[in-house]
Amino acid sequence: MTTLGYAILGLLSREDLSGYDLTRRMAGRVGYFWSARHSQIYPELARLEDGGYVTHSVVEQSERPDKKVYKITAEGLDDLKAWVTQPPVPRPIRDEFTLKAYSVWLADKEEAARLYREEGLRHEEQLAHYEELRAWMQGAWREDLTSTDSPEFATYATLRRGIGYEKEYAEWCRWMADSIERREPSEKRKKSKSGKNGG
Amino acid sequence: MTTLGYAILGLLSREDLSGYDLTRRMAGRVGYFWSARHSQIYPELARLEDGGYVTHSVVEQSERPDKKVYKITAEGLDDLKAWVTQPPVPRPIRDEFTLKAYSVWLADKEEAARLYREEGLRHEEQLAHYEELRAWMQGAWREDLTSTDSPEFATYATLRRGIGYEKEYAEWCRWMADSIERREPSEKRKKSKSGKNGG
DNA sequence: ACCCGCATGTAAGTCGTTACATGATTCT
DNA sequence: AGAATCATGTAACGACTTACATGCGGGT
Repeated sequence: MTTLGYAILGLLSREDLSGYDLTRRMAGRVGYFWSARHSQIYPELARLEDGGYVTHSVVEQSERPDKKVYKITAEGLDDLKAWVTQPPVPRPIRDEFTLKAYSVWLADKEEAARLYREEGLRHEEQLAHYEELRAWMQGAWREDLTSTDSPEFATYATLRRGIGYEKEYAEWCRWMADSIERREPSEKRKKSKSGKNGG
Repeated sequence: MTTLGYAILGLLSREDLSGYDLTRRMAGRVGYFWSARHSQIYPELARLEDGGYVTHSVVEQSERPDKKVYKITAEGLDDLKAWVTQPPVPRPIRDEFTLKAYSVWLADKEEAARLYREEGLRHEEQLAHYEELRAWMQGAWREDLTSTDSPEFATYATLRRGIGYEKEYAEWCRWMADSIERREPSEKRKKSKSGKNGG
């Protein structure tokens, strides 16, 4: 079973969905850390059905084209459960943007500073979006978030990771831009542990 | 030109290297955010040479097999420079471990807590290793790190990103494990902004 | 003799992206 | 008539992984 398969099962464990619905959720990032196109999803659904992890039923619609709605099976759910706590083989991180930093010493200063300012903004925007979602979740799901066995908690947990990830990335971009512009890194309300930061 | 091509050029812009040497550096993560196997590197070197980005010369060795040492060309360096400040097309992040969190509500509590504790340790170990490297760099490269146009600064910059990444990941793992074990998240010497954290 | 480190390649297969392809229904 | 959304697929290609393959020289 592929990781994509488990991503799909993760969504189907919450609600029955068509390939089209799955595609929309996968575009908006499953738990913010996986994604796929419809061209990958449809064949994978066929494989999942072949393996007995999902079943489908055709739902006839009058105002739209008919659709196949997929449902996770008991075996699918068992497999998903077992996968969740199995430590994944560590795969190397590939981040083209950070790789660029490795050659930033060759770059024009002004262009480089602009690059990091802009990338920083992108991450701050994503962060702002995530923070809105968090505020909404904390309001709408107050009770659900107290137990870790609710799907709401799991969604919230991945969102937390997204928030941390974007925050850290944005901070690093600011530090890069500040360094390139030869300012003291902007220490916006940050920790002040021992003072030997900055390079 | 592929991203791997630029990763290789990034290394060759610092020193001439053989395919074997490149492989070792790519295993230890170029700037900690890219990696490749020798089976990908050798053909890529051939393509780079074909495109005029690198040249090679055979170095005869008496105590070891001969080797091809690659050198970046002026065109290669120009291309690398231009690439550095070009904003990359944003690729979706894929992180199987975080994806698992999206289905953690289905998991056995004890197993899940163990998973997050262990993954947290892995990130803390990586962080500790990075911090050692940082300490060493700050000692050995004191002057070089004051100017952003030194390769040492660029190496240090990607290391900073690695440190932030691992720190954030480890913190999230701790928060997950604590949540699953129903403790108040362990706020080890952390920021105390407004107090409405915790899910 | 055998294994290890150095050194360089090729082949098969998987995963993912982009593009190709079709068709229903609704709105303008 | 044409565009937009819903809906489901296939094909070609590129990137990456795993495995296959070979050969030198040094140490045990």
